[in-house]
Amino acid sequence: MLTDRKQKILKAIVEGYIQTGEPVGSKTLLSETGIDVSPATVRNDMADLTTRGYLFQPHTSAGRAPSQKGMRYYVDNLMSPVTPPERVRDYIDAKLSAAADTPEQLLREAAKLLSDYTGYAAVTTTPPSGDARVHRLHFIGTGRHTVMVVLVTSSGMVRSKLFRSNFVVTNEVLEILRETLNKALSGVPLSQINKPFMQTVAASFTELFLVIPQALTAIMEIAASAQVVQLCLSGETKLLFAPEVDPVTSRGILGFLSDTEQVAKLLLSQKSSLCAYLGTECRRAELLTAAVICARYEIEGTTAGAVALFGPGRMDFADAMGAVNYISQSVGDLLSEMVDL
Amino acid sequence: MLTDRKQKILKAIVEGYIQTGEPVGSKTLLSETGIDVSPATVRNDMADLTTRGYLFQPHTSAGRAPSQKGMRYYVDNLMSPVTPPERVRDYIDAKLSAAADTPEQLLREAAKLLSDYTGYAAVTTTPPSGDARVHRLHFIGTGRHTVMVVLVTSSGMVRSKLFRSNFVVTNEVLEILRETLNKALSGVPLSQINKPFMQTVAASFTELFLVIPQALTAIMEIAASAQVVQLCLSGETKLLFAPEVDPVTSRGILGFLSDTEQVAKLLLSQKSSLCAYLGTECRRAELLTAAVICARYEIEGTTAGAVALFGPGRMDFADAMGAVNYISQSVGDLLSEMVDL
DNA sequence: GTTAGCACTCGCAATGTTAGAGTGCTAATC
DNA sequence: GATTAGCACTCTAACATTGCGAGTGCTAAC
Repeated sequence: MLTDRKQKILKAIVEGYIQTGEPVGSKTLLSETGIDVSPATVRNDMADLTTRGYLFQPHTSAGRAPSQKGMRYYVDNLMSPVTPPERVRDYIDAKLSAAADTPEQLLREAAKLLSDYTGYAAVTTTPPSGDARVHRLHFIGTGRHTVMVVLVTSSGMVRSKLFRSNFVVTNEVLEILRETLNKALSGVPLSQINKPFMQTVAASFTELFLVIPQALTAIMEIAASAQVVQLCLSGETKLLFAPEVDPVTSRGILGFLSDTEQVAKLLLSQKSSLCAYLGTECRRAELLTAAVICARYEIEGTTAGAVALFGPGRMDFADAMGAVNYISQSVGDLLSEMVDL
Repeated sequence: MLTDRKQKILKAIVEGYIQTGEPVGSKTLLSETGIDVSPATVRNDMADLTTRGYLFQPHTSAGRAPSQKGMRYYVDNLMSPVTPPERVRDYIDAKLSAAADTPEQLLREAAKLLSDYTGYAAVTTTPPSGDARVHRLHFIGTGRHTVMVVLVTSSGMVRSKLFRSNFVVTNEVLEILRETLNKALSGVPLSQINKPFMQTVAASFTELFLVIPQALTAIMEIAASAQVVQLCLSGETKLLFAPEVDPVTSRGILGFLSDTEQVAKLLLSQKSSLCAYLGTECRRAELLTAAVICARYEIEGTTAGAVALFGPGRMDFADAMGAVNYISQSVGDLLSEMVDL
């Protein structure tokens, strides 16, 4: 479709634009690449690339900048992700292993590492819960009137919450809670733990009617939170201070990121293991001038959560995609080792 | 010190400036207030206020804007906090009571409410742990190789963390952990739970040497986290979209807020129950053009954590201080009710 | 197909101009 | 002595003008 030289020119323009943020002219292009033709030839090719929609001119006397289509072509055909150098990989591996107590903790660390390495905002999500069920409920007295309930799901996820009881919590109360509620709820899918269901449960335990409502409410809340993917954000404010990120873009990204649900939806809608969304491809007004790189990590071969990077439209895709890819793989590997119940 | 009329003029200028963000001239001042003198008189007074440092002129042909000293005078002498209207108070009370399961949850809700009401970034801190001690440790098996440890402190705080064990976790293991570690650590001040101390503890439990290190590390981490005040932030991104907040200020605030320790230090350094920091008064370069309103809440009569609001230097101090004050009082009341062990 | 040459376009920055808001000062007035 | 009217003055923001330079497209030659 594109001749060899035109590809080279497009590549040079994209990389120049990524570096400087300015449209690239025919002369500067030649001085910074090994292409050995005259400026006029380059101009002819650039004119052609422009009419075909890969480039655009902000105005007549400016150089050319890649359009979204040009960027897309570059990402798809002219570059490949660059895996971080060995010492970075070693550092990442060490930090991730050290954080591999909990999936949540691991994912938080992964987001932090990704953001620190790239300088942009990183997001990781916990694996979607799928059709997890209640495995076991634990109850701990943490005060005279407070109880901690711990939910362990069939997928090994652990969630806890405190609730208050109207009367003093004794060991017997805890024992009864444990016994009755495990009997009633073990094996029940999380998705089924809603208000109507819980009301029928409550109806069958008249003896403890003074604690049961609070306990059931708490369980309902943690079941709900265990079903929703959790987001770990890191480095959002870096965007505001990075000179290569224009204020509109960073505001847009920060605005977008503050809506958790929307972010989760975007990241988990993607099938392929590693991909980049450019500008309008996200179909979100806030991200028109931004770029998102997203990779799904796999737990034991099955697609699970996502690792993503939010940055300016002109970020260094080779490095960024390499980093996202490497971290998502590592996260997947570590989580696979962690599976255990 | 200042004549009645000069106070009125200063007040009018401050309020005008808060509203519009523009320096106020002598004419506009007269048309928007009930002061019944000629512009020339106002100008004389303004000139005097300027030489005394309460006002300043950005340039010769501009009106006057309050200097930091002027703002300080306004806050100290010319206005008083305005408690939110009844329906807002009712709404806040309802939301806060509903969240009063855990101090953390309550404080998160408080930050959210404060930010939603004012439109700026709100921060709350948990109460400093003081000289809390280990009250009790609980251990729950949450997987074949994972254990959850729950620390209840003498002040009633609850912290939990998961850790991994190299071999299968049985009920006997949990029982031994519970018994031995409670014996060893109950009553020990959190501040004492550091590496050297834990190593001496570890040395005395040779029988469980395969789990103990992980357990002790986990306990060390939650003890550390229980000693540090936790911050709840809310509405940071609102600053970026509020037209009355200039970008420099919002960037500064966001940058400042991303350093947790520094924020905690600032908020907890303050003694008086309600106060405002203007510009340089925070002694932080990032906050030069910002204003911070901070109130300490009290638990059973003792100063504890803080509720704070970060906004532009020209925010509406009457409303903002009223809101911070009301919420900090409510939080204190609810937390006082919650004390219980 | 490639190149040299040249006229042309257009944004940007520097400069000039103007209108208006707001001031400070002085002298008159209350 | 405080207040006021009047007036000349200052300074910015907004707009128009200009020149420069980067970069182009086109044409004719290679």
